[in-house]
Amino acid sequence: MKDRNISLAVIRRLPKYHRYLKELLDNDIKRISSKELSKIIGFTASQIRQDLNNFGGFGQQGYGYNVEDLYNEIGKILGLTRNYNTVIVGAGNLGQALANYSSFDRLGFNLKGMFDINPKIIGLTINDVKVIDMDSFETFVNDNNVEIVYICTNRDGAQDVADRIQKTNIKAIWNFAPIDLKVREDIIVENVHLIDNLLTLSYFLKE
Amino acid sequence: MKDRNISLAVIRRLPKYHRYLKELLDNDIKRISSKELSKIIGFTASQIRQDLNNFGGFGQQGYGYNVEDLYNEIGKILGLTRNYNTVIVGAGNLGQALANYSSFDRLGFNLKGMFDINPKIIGLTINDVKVIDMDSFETFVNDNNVEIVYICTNRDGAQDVADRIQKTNIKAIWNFAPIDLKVREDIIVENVHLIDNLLTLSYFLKE
DNA sequence: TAGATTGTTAATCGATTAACAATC
DNA sequence: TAGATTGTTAATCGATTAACAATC
Repeated sequence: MKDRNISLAVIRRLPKYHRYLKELLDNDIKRISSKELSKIIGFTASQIRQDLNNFGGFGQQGYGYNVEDLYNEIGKILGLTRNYNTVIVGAGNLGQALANYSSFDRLGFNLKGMFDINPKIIGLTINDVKVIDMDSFETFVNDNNVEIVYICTNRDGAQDVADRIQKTNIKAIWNFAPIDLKVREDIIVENVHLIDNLLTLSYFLKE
Repeated sequence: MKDRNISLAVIRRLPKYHRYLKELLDNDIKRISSKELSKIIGFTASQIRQDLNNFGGFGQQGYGYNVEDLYNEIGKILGLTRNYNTVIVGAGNLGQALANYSSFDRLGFNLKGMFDINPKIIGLTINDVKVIDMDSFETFVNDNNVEIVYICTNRDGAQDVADRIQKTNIKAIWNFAPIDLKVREDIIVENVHLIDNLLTLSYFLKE
């Protein structure tokens, strides 16, 4: 697995491969060619072969790809061979929604705690996970080997959380606040900017 | 505004311009050059000028861009000069979270109703919006000139909703289910594939 | 006017597609 | 073996960056 200098465009396609291969697997399909996969996933066969060959030769000439093997390989590339401890900061509606997503847990993202500053929310239990006072954030995440924080605060609280994260062993942030966080280079940030997404939709809608 | 053949890459940057210009506006900054904007937004000055010139010459040589004008122009391009009626299908945690987002309403996306098939949820009122039985979906959306549906069902229900949408006057779908919907060409679909996003994060985290 | 900065053309860079030899 | 399909190189296409004349 010679993954280096892989472009972001390729990486962002990987979860989609993973999703479609899972579906093929569930339908008991044993093998697939880049041409057949192209038809269902919507990438060109050429692109599929190029993408996969960034990580190794997973196919076999004249045969195609073994669905199960390829699914597992892509899972490995995506880091799904181990578990990750996570916490949510901001136990409002969105935080609670994420806490209830069972698919994250199934993929190995294990929610260890939720944090808030609102006394009315602190102490609640959501999907078996306690909402804790933000005061104990730093000790909790370090004691529990938490690697990923989902930031579900509002815009104004998000950078404060990011600042506190930088004093802990947290390695990655999944940010849902509508702001671009300023953090150290070595902290990974993935943004879900809902409003940006909605505005892209309205761009196309505005005939 | 000669917008045609604009690449998706450009369009997806527009909401970010909109967001940063709003911030400048809030800070009473009257004008900005592509060079200064480059520093705060992180795109090159050259790219900023190229992007904006896809839609018209909004700047002035020797001066830069008027922040307020540019903000308004980008708002226009993004379709923010009118309101859109919306509904949510799937009034679970995520649906409720979206219903409580005030920023969508502020931008002109007005939530008119929420739908579910669960009798325990039907009849609830969330942020002043009623949860209605999915049985009345088609009549409701047509009677209320609804243009956008947020799909917040699980994976399995999403395509069924999409199929029913195609028999109404709905023009766009904001899809949160982890599936690529099959719909007519003229229906606009924007996906928020949370799991894809999380897996991109774990790709980088898996050292 | 001189300085600054745009709008726009040209150059470069990167990503996608096409082609085909290798080989199962 | 013949047919199919990969892995990979080459060609094309598109997006980003650089450069600079136009002009405020």
